[in-house]
Amino acid sequence: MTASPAEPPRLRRSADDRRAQLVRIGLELLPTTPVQELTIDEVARRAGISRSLLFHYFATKREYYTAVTRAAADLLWEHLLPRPGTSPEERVSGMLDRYVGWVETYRETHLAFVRGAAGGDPWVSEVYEETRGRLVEAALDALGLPDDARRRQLILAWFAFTEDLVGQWALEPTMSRDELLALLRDVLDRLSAR
Amino acid sequence: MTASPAEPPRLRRSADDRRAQLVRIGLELLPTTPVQELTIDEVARRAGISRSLLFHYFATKREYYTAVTRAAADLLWEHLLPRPGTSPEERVSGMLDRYVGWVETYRETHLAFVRGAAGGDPWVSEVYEETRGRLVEAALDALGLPDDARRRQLILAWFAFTEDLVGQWALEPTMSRDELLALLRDVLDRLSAR
DNA sequence: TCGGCTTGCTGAGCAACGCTCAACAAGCTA
DNA sequence: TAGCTTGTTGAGCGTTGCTCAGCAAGCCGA
Repeated sequence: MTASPAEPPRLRRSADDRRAQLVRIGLELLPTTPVQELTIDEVARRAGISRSLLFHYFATKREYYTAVTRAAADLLWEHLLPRPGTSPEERVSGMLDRYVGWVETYRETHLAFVRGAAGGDPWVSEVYEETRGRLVEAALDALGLPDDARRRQLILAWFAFTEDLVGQWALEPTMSRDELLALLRDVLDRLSAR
Repeated sequence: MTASPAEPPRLRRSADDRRAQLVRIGLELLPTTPVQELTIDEVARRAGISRSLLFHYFATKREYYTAVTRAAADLLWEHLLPRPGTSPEERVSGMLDRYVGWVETYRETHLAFVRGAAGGDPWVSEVYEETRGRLVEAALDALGLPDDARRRQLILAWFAFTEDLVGQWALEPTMSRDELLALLRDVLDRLSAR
């Protein structure tokens, strides 16, 4: 009853190739499955390998989905990172604009990332917090403001505000894109001025 | 090697008692364990019953932890709900004040609730969204503002802002309690005026 | 007091999943 | 072609969610 009449010859990949493939599969599954609920079985099946091999590359399931989360975080970070040479003013609005674009394009994946990050698992949360930390620094730098604990808190909270609002807006646009950007920018300016 | 020399006689509880006990145990475990990671084994052990009995009351594990989440949401809602007879002005500040108090007192449990709610599981998210919806209505009512989609989005996003900021503040107070309340109130007023 | 009924409750057991381990084999190198 | 490295597998174990047939606590009518 084996479906494939002629099994394709066993293919040996380099370690790096295999790791990259496994992480890529995890990223593909992200929109439909909360990171922590990825099953080794499913991933291995998609990669066409045995479950055991996955454990050769990632000692535990947690180590695996942390790697997937980190990959998602890196994609976001690279996309938001201001290009060198842009003026401080452009940097903030550019990042904000690119963030909205990111959510518009990868809404489900991004939501899955945020959810996975918010939801419980300390290892995943750490990756997320790390990214938020980097973003705060980039924002403070672009705004030309010193980095104190109070302002840091306010900007982090503003991220939460932004994430939530942009997520809702992408589903049901209650204002124009420009209005949204202006509103977010305005709230940020008022908060960071405090 | 059985610890208890004389097993206590098997005790029969009423269905309601048992359900309540199981939910209570879930709530007690919430601060230390993400809802979805509660194990039937652990809960049953704490209740002194067999795993099977838990499935008699809750058809699936998901049904169980959804009930636990709903119980947590109800506790929060009852605590925040403005007392009848208070003026609209007092209602908003009262709710805000009680919310901060709630986080101060039950920080871990509340964080666990929010995390569980944000994290993936649609059933749990639904309970959370329902509570947020009720809170928006209460807020709009107290503010004396009409209920349109745009404002709704803004207030929901403000909730995200508030949750995040109060959570951070409770860990590391970077301002006085009154300053925090004033800031939150100010942001809310500016947003809802838009 | 006793039989019978309801229903709270249990234990055995299955399937899925995370994870381990000993061993096989692809493919390079001497 | 022999030998070595290492990518890869299959068998199998413990835990956990879930099922099911059946036991027994406690109430009720006679």
